[in-house]
This record gives sequence, C-alpha cells and structure tokens, in this order.
Amino acid sequence: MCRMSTVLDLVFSALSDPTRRAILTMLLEDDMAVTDVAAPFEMSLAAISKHLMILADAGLIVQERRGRVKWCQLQPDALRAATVWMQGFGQFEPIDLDAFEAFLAQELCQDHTDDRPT
Amino acid sequence: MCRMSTVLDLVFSALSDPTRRAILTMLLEDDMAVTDVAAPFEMSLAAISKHLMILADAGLIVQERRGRVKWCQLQPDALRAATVWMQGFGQFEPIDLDAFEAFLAQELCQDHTDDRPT
DNA sequence: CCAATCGTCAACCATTTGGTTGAATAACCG
DNA sequence: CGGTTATTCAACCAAATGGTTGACGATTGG
Repeated sequence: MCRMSTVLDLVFSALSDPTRRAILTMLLEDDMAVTDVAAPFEMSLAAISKHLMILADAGLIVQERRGRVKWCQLQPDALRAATVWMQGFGQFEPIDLDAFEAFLAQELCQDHTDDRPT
Repeated sequence: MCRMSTVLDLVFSALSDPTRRAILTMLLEDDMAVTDVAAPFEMSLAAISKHLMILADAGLIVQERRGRVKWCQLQPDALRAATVWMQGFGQFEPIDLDAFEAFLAQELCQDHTDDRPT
C-alpha cells in the first residue's frame, strides 16, 4: 500500500558503480568542477556528467553552477538512510574505522584510467 | 593496475533492488525455503530464484539444499565491507538503531504484492 | 567581438537487468 | 512405480544502463 524506499533504490544503485564510488572518494578530499572530476578517468566528459547526475539524483552530491563551472560537493547525509538500513543487518557492532582508512588509502593510490576493464 | 571492489559492486547492486531488500528483511526473521520466500511476491518463482542467486553471488545469503528444498540463510557479514565503505562518508557518527527499528517495522507491515509498480 | 572553455543534450549503440513462460531435473510420498 | 512438489534451466522479451559522438548554449577572457 504505502511504497517507500525509492531513496534506497537510488542510493544503492548509485553506489553500485565503481566509477561513481571513485568519484565520491575524490570528492571526499575537496569540492571539484565537473571537468576536473572527469580528468582521471578514461571516459568521455559526457559520461562523467551522466554519472554526476545520477549521484545528484540520489542526493549523494550537490552541484552548484558558478559562472561556467559547475562545482560538485559531497553530501554525506544522503548516506544516512542507507547506512541505517545496512546496520540493521550487521549484528549491530561498532564500525571499524581503521578498516575504512585502509581501504581508502588503497583506493586513492589507484590508477582510475584502468577502471572498468571490459 | 590492481582492480578490486567487485565485492562492493555486487553487494551494492544486489541491495539496489527493492524486491531483494525485502527478501533480506524477511530472512532477518528466520531461514526460509525458496518457495516460501517467493510466496508474498506477485512474481514468478523463477524470478525469485534469480534474485536469490544474485543475493548469493553477493554473499548476502547462503543457500543450503536439504532434500528437495533449498534453505536460504542471511549472511550479515557480507555487509561488512559495504558498511565500512559507507561509514567513511557519514561523518563518523554513531548509528541510530531506533531509526532502523522504525524503518523495519514500517517495511514489515507492507504489502509486497504491491511492490515494483510498473 | 571572437575564440576557447565548460557542461549538457540528443541520438545512437551494445550489454545488462528483471521479468515471463515452459520444459527439465531431482527428491519425496503413497 | 508414478504423481506431486521444489527448484532451476533455457529461450525469449522490454526496458534500463553505461558508454560513444557531435552539436549546442553559456560564459569567460583577450
């Protein structure tokens, strides 16, 4: 009867693409212009633009146009609902922050031009 | 060079479908046979079988065949990596368990036959 | 003003996704 | 054995996804 969850649909499917996760990781460092986001990837600007729209639809980023450049800013609050949902399944234990730091370190030193192989 | 993250790909894309999330929620209560999982949904058994295979591929459930019935069991540990990844973006605040309980209560009283409209 | 830059739009394409049906396999029950 | 139950397989389909290219509209700077 009610229906809900479209938010979770959008967030999880946005997160399911490695390119988009890489973009979010980049934005964790600082806000970026669309062109600069696209730079490390071996993919057209239009493709990155689409990815950014998907992230924006999910609420994971906000894009603010200033002059001719559009700035992308991470919106971590959008992960709240999804995190809450997932935590419900994870036997309620505290999150291991060290694990995330380690993962992030590994991901940041990666060569994105090699992403999405075939 | 390295490549990784296929795990996150699989988990997030498994979670991006409301039918699959509903199945996981059902399994939170108890292990279930495939046919029983399928019962509340307005969708063929074969379709549910596919969903379960996707969940199994992501490691979110394990399926053990006993006789002619195949039991599905939630595997919450598979959410670990994804939870860790997401927590990294959520300004590191503690998880609100009450919010999850509330969400779950809402979701459990739902009519699944009304899922996936058009 | 003109040219270059930033980003999106539109059309197109191949692949994946989520569903269907009907037949096939396997195990159980009487 | 033979029928029923449980589940998957295979073929098929429509729609969504992720990418391309080229043209376009805005904005900026010389």
